[in-house]
Amino acid sequence: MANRGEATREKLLDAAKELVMSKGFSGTSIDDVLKSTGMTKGAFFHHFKGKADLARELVKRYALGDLKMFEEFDRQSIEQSDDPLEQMLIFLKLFEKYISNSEDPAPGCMYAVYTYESRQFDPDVLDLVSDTLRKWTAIYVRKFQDIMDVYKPAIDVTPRQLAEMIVSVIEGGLVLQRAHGDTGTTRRQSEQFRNYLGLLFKEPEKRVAAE
Amino acid sequence: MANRGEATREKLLDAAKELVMSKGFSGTSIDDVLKSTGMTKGAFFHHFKGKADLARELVKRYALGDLKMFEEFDRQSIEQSDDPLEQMLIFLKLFEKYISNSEDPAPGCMYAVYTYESRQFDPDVLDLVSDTLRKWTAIYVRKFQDIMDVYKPAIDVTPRQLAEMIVSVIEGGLVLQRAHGDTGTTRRQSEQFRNYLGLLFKEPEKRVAAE
DNA sequence: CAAAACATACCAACTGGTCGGTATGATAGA
DNA sequence: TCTATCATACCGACCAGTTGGTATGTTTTG
Repeated sequence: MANRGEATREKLLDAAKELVMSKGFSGTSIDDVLKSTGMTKGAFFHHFKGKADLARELVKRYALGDLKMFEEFDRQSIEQSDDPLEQMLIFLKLFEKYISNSEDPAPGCMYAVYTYESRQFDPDVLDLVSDTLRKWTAIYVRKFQDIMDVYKPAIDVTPRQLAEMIVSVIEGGLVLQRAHGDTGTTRRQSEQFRNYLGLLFKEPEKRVAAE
Repeated sequence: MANRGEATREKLLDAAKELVMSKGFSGTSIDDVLKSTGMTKGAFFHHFKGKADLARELVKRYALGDLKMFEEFDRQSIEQSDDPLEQMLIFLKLFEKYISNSEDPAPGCMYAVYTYESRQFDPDVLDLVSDTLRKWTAIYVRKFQDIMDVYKPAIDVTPRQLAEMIVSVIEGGLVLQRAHGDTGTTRRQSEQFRNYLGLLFKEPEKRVAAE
């Protein structure tokens, strides 16, 4: 079994993720992770160079899973409509469904954990967080650009502004969701953002390209 | 000098706030606070029962300052306009000005720190956070109710939804602001929310009360 | 067998917290 | 006014437990 080690590594990362999400990174000791997995120090330090390395691998894996989910929602939205605005709305609805039905009542965002304990992490790990969030924003920028190639917004907004807002709205929703233990908060924020989009791109008067 | 002790206490809380904001609560040791203030263990434990007590006093003070700022902005907005919608817009602009000119490039929110390290705190401290956020929301609810007593929204929204959104938008903005070290992020989120309000309450057709 | 995968024992530094003591000043009685 | 009494504010050595990390194994797998 070539992947026995890999399985152990995954088990450690899974446990670490859960602990870090509920106690923070500094609040989570290596012993905590070991206790919850039944592993020992030897196993841990075989797979990770140290706690800083765990932090790095943790966000890396989180970002990967994140992107995977995104791509799945994106695929489904494109499948269900040809219109870029409708695609965006479908995308958001898929996200809302996901975040509401989450088994975890207070899912939260790993990036937020890292930014609120920033002095605990190596600069390159923080850059990784910032870059990942930027990547997310960039993807949304393209999507809103596609929308604005067809729809004229009711007021003057840029694709970047809207892209930044959807990321921000979700982050904020997750904070409140955790604070109140209310599983619907993030969904409601996404709904409001859809409302905003609805008002912005109300008129179906398609803008024909000048060329 | 009756307030000699009070000054020390404030110094400890100031230092603790700064450290907790950049390293998290678990990441901040009592020794850290003492090192940064030049105080000793004796001083600390004279003023606080323990670290949990520090946590409690820290949010209490934060919430107080928070509310004070709010009331000041509220006062100014009422002073500058009689219209509830305009008041809200002025209020948001004041907040934007404040958060952009903040001396701290990554201000962040104490409540978010606590919610993302929730397992580190006593339940009553977490309740304090939740209640404070709820109080904020309730204040906004009243404000939006005042607006909707006069303006008819373009689509069906409740004051509560809008109130929750402004809190969430700000929280999310602060997360991104910290993550990227970009002082303008939160301001831009507030601006977008003003855009949303502008579209929602576009038509000045005042709704006359039935009575 | 060699390498990977894990276990165990251990360490120095740090953790929150305790405790006996001191410096300072207010109060009040003689 | 001198002094005994008392409370606040603070000091710093010390403690038991925990921290991240290492050194040295033993087991498992290809």
